[in-house]
Amino acid sequence: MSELASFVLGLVWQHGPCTAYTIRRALLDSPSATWSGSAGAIYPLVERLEREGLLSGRDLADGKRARREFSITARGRAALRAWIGPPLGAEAVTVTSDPLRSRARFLGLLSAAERRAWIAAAEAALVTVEANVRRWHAQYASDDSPELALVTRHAELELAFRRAWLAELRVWGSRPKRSAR
Amino acid sequence: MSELASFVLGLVWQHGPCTAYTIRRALLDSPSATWSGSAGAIYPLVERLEREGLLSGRDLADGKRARREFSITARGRAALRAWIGPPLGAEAVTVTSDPLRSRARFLGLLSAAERRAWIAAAEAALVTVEANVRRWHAQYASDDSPELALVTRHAELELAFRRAWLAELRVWGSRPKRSAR
DNA sequence: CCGCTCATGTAACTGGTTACATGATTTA
DNA sequence: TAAATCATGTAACCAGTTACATGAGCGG
Repeated sequence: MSELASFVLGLVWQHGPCTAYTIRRALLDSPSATWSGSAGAIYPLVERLEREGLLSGRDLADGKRARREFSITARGRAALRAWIGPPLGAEAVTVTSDPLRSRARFLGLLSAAERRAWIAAAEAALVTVEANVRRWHAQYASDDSPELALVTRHAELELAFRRAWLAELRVWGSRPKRSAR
Repeated sequence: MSELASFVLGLVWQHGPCTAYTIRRALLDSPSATWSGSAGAIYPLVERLEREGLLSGRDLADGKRARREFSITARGRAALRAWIGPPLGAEAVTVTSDPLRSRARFLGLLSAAERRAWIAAAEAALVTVEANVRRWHAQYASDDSPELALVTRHAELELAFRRAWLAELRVWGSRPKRSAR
């Protein structure tokens, strides 16, 4: 079970019976770039989860379009439960991956002025991310799901931490350029 | 150019002339799980980067084993420079992906007691991560690279933030279990 | 009724992974 | 010198991606 598969299972549990597109929508709207929510990922995935008995599907006969609605099964809940932990799998015990950190690692390639510009750009990027999170939060606020608050709060704290780190970087970055390699 | 390809370019720039295995080692030792540093990823990648003229390789004739050492070229530096930004690509403007957050989203599936156990496990996981970061830092401390400090500091701040978030979660988590779906 | 977006898919590709093979080098 | 590990690869696989196809429903 991949992270995506488990996460999708969770979404179905949380949302209740829904179509593959509902899942896609949740991923498409998410401010996280972890998964694209591409059709090519989701439709085959829910089919597989149904074959494995973790989701159960039933056809809806409302409109003329073929629609299939999925619910989580008892086995699906058990799988979700196992994924959440405890115990936490090794893949959950790691520092997160931050594209700003990856890039900052090589700031020595830039001149001091360029570094200042980079940090300014990174700060601007965080402002954009913040706006995305807010928009997302507002869009789903009516769902009355308490999980929303938890995720949004995570984003808030994360943005604060990354800003603080960038501020420290600004001090660090005002030193002379490193010699070429 | 994928994130991995750019990052590898950066490592070669930072380290100076080195073999594919040096790159692998850096990824294998990293406390981040973003890339595994698998041979199947790295050897074909550096070959490609050489074909594209971003790295230049030369055979070493020291031992009996075939060894090839790679340096970054001017074009490689330009590509690295473009990747770092500014401007920052869209893939850099995102909230990070946190497996603990992904799982926490579905804590409603658990009883209050189970949630407490989960949070304790998550805190323990962060302690492990912290130890990994420290070990990594100590191992590379002799490199006298100022970038090390920047990355380690990022990890420190990140761990602090995730701990703070878990502490808030602990309060949130002491509410009654949500009804099954 | 025409065009646009919604919704459900499929096909081809790709950037990684795990697992394996092989010979060099080091260590007990 | 035997066993372990280092170092360089290759092969098969896989979980995602982008791009495309198709028809439903809906707003002008």
